[in-house]
Amino acid sequence: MSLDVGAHLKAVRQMYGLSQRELAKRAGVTNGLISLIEQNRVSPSVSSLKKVLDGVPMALADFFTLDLTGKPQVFFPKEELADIGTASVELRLVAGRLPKRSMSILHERYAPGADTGEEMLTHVGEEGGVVVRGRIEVYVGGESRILGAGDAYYFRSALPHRFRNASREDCEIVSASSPPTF
Amino acid sequence: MSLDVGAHLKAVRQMYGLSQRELAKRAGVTNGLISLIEQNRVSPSVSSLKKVLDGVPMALADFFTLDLTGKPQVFFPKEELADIGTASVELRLVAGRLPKRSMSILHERYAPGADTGEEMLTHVGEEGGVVVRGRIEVYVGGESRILGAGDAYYFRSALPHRFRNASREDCEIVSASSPPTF
DNA sequence: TCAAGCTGTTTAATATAATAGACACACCCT
DNA sequence: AGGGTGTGTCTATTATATTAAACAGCTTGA
Repeated sequence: MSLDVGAHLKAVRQMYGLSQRELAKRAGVTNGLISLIEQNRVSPSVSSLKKVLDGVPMALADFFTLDLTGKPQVFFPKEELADIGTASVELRLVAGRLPKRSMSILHERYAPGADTGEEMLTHVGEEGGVVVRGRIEVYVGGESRILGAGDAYYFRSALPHRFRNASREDCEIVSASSPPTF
Repeated sequence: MSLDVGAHLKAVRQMYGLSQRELAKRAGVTNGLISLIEQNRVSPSVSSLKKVLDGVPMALADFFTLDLTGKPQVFFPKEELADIGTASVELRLVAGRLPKRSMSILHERYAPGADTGEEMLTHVGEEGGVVVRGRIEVYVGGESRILGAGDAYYFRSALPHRFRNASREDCEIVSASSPPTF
């Protein structure tokens, strides 16, 4: 079980794209404290750790339950997509290894410069998709990747995420979310 | 989500039948600290809270995940046993409301003074049983009850437990455990 | 090149957690 | 009644967490 509270907090903070000062302001503590905690130079009281996590926000139970190791696969390069389609309809299965997939499909198109917003999205369920045309930058849980036509993504929607088309062309995505948010 | 660390720790400690001093000795802290924590007069650092929980032992994640409210029924008086037997074989169903029961049966007999030991038992799975003859004292999760013929018990084996025959007669129990530990 | 604004880190002062030990109460035993 | 052992609580001291503010490094723009 993870005793490295510092690294744990740092990972969580970066997952949400927050600086030490931003988090400190939201939590009502000083940035110095967060720095010291992340370096494991102090062991925070549970009251102050709770204040910090409230700024994320995240529950204490989730913080200690969260498993940083062995995070499930998020990005699926074109080569890793299994084709389960027919002659008339091509169906390339995304995240074929993951069980219990049940979702509703969307066809999205992002104009040049389009953005889901500076505030990261987080909601219940899972979502995934395939880039059909163009290029798009996908942020998920602190990582980002520029996906091109044929590439795909799949992740739990609780991870903070964001889509941004930084290219000069339109971008089309076939996406799915479960449970349906639209 | 429970912020009442003090009451939470007290409940856990009593579940394991430990005094403040016993727990303090095992954890390598002072009894005074545990007293102060349980009164919420201090907010322990996660390092010291971990030391305390190591003395139980219990993981930090479990401590914050543990739900004290709505604990499932443990004791089933004779009247609450559903008879699902036939004319030739009487089967009284224990914990009929609880789903997913799958276990192996044992027929136990406790001599006067017999005891499973001062150290509480804890293991994986679930266990339950019926007192067939005599009387026996059953400790489960900090509670204790003297059960007589016809009475029954059912609980998750992770809860610390102990059986003791404080009477002058033999005691027979029909018990079941899952997964089978013998 | 300088100022502004961001990043994370460090230090001295202060608030708080943790210790050691005493205290009060209850129970049991002779 | 007295002494022994258990319980949880409290107080003065020490150790540590937390703050406020300064520091150093990096990037952006005038």
